[in-house]
Amino acid sequence: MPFKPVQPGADFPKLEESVLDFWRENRIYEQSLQQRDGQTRYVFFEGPPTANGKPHPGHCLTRAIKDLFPRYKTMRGFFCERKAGWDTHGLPVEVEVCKELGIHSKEDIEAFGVEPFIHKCQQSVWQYMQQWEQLTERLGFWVKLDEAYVTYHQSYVESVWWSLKNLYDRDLLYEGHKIIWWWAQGGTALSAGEVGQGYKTVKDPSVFVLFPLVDQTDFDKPTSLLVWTTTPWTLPSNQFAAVNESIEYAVAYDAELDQNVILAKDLVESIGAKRKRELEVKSTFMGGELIGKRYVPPFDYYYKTQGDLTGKLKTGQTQHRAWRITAADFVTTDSGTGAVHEAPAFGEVDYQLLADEQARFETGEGPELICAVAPNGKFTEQAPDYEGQWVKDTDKAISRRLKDEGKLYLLEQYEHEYPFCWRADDDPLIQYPRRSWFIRTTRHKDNMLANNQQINWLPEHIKDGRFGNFLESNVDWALSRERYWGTPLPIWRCEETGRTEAIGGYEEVTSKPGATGMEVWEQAKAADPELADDLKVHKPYIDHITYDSPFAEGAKMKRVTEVIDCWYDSGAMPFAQWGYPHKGHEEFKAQFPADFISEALDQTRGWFYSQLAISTLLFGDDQGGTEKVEFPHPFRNCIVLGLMLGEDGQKMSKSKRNYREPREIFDKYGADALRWYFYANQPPWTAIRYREQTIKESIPEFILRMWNVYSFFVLYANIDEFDPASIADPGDLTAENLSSGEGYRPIAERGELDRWIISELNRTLASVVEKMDAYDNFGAAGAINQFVDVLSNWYVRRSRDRFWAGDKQSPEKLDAYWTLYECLTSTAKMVAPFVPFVSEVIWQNLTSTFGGKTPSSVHLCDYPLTNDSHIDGDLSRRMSLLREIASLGLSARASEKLKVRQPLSGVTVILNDTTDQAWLTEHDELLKTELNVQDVTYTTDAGQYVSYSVVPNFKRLGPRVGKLMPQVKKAFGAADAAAMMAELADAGATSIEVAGESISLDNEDIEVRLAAKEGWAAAQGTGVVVVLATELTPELIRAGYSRDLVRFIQDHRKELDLERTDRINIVIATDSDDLKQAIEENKEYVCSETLAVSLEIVSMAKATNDMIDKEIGEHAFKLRVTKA
RNA sequence: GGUCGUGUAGCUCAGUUGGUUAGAGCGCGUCGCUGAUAACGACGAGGUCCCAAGUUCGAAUCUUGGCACGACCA
Repeated sequence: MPFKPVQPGADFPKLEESVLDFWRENRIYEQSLQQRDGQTRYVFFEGPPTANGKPHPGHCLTRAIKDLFPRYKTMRGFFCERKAGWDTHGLPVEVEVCKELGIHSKEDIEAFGVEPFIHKCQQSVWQYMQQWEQLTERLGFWVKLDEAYVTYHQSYVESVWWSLKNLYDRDLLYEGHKIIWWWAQGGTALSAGEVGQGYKTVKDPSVFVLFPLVDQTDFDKPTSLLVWTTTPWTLPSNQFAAVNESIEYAVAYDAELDQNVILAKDLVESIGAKRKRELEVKSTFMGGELIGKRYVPPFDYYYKTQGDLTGKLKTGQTQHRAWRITAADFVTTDSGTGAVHEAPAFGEVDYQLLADEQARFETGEGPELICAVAPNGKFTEQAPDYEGQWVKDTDKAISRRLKDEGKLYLLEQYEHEYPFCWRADDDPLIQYPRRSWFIRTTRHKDNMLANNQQINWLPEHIKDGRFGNFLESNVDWALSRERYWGTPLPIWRCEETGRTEAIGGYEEVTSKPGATGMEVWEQAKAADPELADDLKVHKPYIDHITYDSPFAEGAKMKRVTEVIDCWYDSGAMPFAQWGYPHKGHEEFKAQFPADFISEALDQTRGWFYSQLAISTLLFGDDQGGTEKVEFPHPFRNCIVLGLMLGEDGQKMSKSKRNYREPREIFDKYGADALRWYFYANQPPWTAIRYREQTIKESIPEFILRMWNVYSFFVLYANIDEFDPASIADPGDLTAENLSSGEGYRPIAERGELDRWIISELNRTLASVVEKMDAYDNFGAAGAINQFVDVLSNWYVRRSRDRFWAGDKQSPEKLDAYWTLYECLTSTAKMVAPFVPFVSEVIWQNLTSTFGGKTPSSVHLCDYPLTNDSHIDGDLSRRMSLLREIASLGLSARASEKLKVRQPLSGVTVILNDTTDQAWLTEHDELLKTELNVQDVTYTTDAGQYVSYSVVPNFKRLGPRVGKLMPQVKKAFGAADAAAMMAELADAGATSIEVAGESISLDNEDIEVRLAAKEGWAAAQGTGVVVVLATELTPELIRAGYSRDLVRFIQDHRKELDLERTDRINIVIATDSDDLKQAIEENKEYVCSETLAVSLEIVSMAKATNDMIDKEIGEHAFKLRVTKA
């Protein structure tokens, strides 16, 4: 047998395991690379996942997409190396370790000891490594795991250092303040994610405070700006009041106080109502007029010494540094007064306002940040009245004092969401300024925007939508973290002068004059030789290294204590994965930028940004960058994957268990099923509902259907001993390779059906390649699916009798084999990147007969190319028309309740476009079999069956007649369709009267519609009507009986467990003359269908006990089948 | 509150540049086929294309507004 027999119900997960073994043992991935060595590179970057969490279904999607395109491109001839990577630093790792140790705060970590803590972090990173590697392999994601880059490795860290030094030296890395959410009791900052977890609804005081204006000359009464805040404790640190320039404000007179207040005009009434009095509007003006006016703040702790300080503006003028009214467009009239108190120390936007103010002044002349609160959340000596008190506890006292001093206009309770610490949920967080290191990304915003424009984003709206918007509102990157497990910030500071410098590598710092402290690492290593050498560039070891300060005689340089944001690590991956520039020059040059990356939407502000920012700053700057590189970099094409949801459409959650573990999916359905589900069910960027049911359906809908065609082929090829081994040079089994096979006839010489399916194959190949080149896996999968469907449901279905035919060497039969063989081998190659396992199994069995002359793996083949000469558009169109006719015939049968087994004398087909009629007539046989009719007639003169109507071709006539269209439509409805058609046929043109105008029409302007008339067994399609002859003659009925009989015999053969090739003897006992006649008339047919060598008819009286009772219609009979 | 996305059949989702019969799969119903057979096929029912207004001869598709959901950011 040329092919290994195929089990119809395949166990795909089991097959996949054996394919994995084959790949591993034969190093197929490595071979697929070697084979392309020297070819054009297709560069892929792996976005590093963190291995300290379990992989979940979302990671399967990412990895499935990441695998698809490199596999495809490799088959297309590109050289595509795939280096794995792991993201290993950051707070999540520390939190994991803290959990394990049962500790929380930084103090706890310090008490535990930074050194053992770091050791634990480094181990914890690999906690789920094995699971990740298993998942990666099981899914069929080909990536070089054993050469993975790891962000904590020394070479990686040193690469990062090099880049940071580069930025530092170009004044792109600086120290400043950052307002962060601060857990005062715990003494630590919280990440955005942590803050998000801790929101609670609380009531806070909402105070309306009078800020008297310094310059009262324009007013007849004492006048104050009415300012609003919900954090009274920040008032002692007030520096500005902000209004919106484009809001209208009013001076309103409060008769009870005999004072004026200034507030947003729209709020005068509502605030008056709250104080239960009417405020009299004296004048109104735009907010812009208030800008620059000075006021007296409610607390004078700073004001009394600094209130009169002025500074020099960059314009040359002089202005008071603080306690002025400034403009801010975040001020609204939604709540409050339209005037907002600004304490820049305690709010991010407020701090930005201060920064903007500072920028207006000459260096050193502007306002300094004021902060009367210590990091522990208690007031400092700067606010002596409250010194030592927890800020949130002073809200009441402050309100009371303001009231006593007549500065409080109104006090309310205000309900809102406020963040608390997720680890201590009674502790409210406060926004608080910390020293921090920043990357000056804003300086290169334009470059980043320009770079972004060159990237091909999928979906496209990311470019100018989410990502573009994010870049537009770029702020400097707050890089440093006051944590432990991360890439140490390579900045050393002079302990005497405070001056700093950046270091670009380990060697660099240890070879500095007077460098000491390296022995701390050496001792640790000596004590525990198991320690990873990479740890020496980490805390605490690196912190011990000091050297002589170049800035002050006798002083030492010490490293700053911070580590960096781990997003920087991952964003540095394009060069750091190679250790560039300390090593890996060639690799970096050859593999930058990437042709393709893909991650989920949440990476917009993560990896997508960090890569683009770092790359643009380092390599895109023509003023001082190391080298000018054309945009885009570091990636050209990026598929942004949608978020994955659980079974219930909710976010996937471990605790809700609303999703199946990937492993379970692999075991039950296999990796191919999961992959196909990801590729073929929706474009990858839509939110994907991860449903077991849908994954399961990939099997019958695609994989099994393809498998059934394959198993059908193998079954009959083995029976008929069809063996392609005669091909001299099988190669990749391209169409050309196949042509030297024994019994192979050129496609053009084969029957219509064969030519058609080969045409469909080539059309599909063209479409798949076009779509895959455009990163449209969904479209490509759709085309593939359609092809496999027609292959199975039309080609094989309609060709079955050829496979069953007796003569093994008949050209028609061989054509069928060669055609199906080509379809299957091409399909295996075509689907290989999508479903790498099942395609491998099919390929290997279909090529095993060549004894190693073909590639041992489908993944070592070239992607199949389209053979344009085999595409026949006319044939395609005609065949689909033929299929429509068949479908309509079946529909008509169904509505008349005439089962297909009952032969009918004929169908009449009426086409409104007769172009293809001649062709169709030649293919009556197909229709006859499919519809079980004896005759097929085409007619044009079909007035008795159908009525014609005409409708305008809107697309064509619309632009021409414009507004007249509705009337044209009406006129068409009223027109005599037959007459118009006749005129068109005669003269090639006709016309229609509309609104007194004659509109001339040609063939294209008119669509003819057919409708079946009542009283016929007919079905209508868009341009075709099929009418059944429903009259049943006795002959037809008897022919129907014979088909029933065949079915009974076949059933019985199966019950007897006969081989498909076994011959049989049949004995039938009946007293029905009709039945006897039916059998006699169709004896030859019955025998050939059932492989009977004899068929004997006897009377019931002669029946024996071993015969079984059956009935056809009302005719009873007995049946015996025996093996001949 | 801002930005972006989504809203189409019972469910999961397609729908190419606006063109008058809006599709697929699953599920459901009816039937068929019986040498691919623990498969397979056909046919059918099922839709105010979220709502409203606008542009247009014509809107699921374009514009604006609203509603709902989701994500990100405040």
